[in-house]
Amino acid sequence: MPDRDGYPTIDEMELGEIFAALADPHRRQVVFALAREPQGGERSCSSFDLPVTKATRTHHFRVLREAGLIRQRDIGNGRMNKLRREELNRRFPGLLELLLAEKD
Amino acid sequence: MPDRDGYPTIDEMELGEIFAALADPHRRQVVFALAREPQGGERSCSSFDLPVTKATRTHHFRVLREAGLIRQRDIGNGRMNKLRREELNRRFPGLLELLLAEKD
DNA sequence: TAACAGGTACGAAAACTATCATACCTGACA
DNA sequence: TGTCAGGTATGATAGTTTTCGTACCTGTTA
Repeated sequence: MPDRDGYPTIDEMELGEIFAALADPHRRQVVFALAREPQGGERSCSSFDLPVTKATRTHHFRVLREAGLIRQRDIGNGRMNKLRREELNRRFPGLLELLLAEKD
Repeated sequence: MPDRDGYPTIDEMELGEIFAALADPHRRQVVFALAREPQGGERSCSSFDLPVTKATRTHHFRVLREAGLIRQRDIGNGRMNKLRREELNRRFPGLLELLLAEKD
């Protein structure tokens, strides 16, 4: 079962879901940006330059969260996002490097 | 432009397409099996135990081919499939290891 | 308090995907 | 030659995904 906060645990993360989440260019852009943040770096949902409405943005962040890629935390009236870096490196070693190697 | 045979060249391979291709469990099963073959190993389309009709099977192999994951070669009245291992390792180092680490 | 900005929830439309049935083509082989 | 097995092409259907508009909630700030 998921975390008490609704996040998948490491063991619940599925490669299929991760790949599906990362197949979308907007979501890949978000994860790419988060992966370049310094350790523990966070960014608000609105700080990513996604060319979609905020309803759609909410949708994409949900997909990322449910796949296990990010953690979200409410702060003020915004929501901060952090890559689940340690856990991802443990569960899917090489995944983030793969993403970071992508040249835009 | 693609290869003269319709395959994407290394530079044309796109991470998004690769991820989309590998998001499907049937296709992941095929690539997983091919990745465990010895170097240069080939297998016919029908040798994978996919619980779908042959029309659907054709569809999945097309997706894998167009993403750049496999090469196909006609032999007799069948079609053999080979992982584009070298090229994938060059273009997306770590990808195949990621797949092979998946525990079923 | 009122206005605003960041997010979510819900419902709908459009696009895409997986699947199948059917018809067809092509080698192998009896 | 005829039959069969492996594949492809096409068209249909069901399900999923992306997207948006709208309504709404909640902190912040003037």
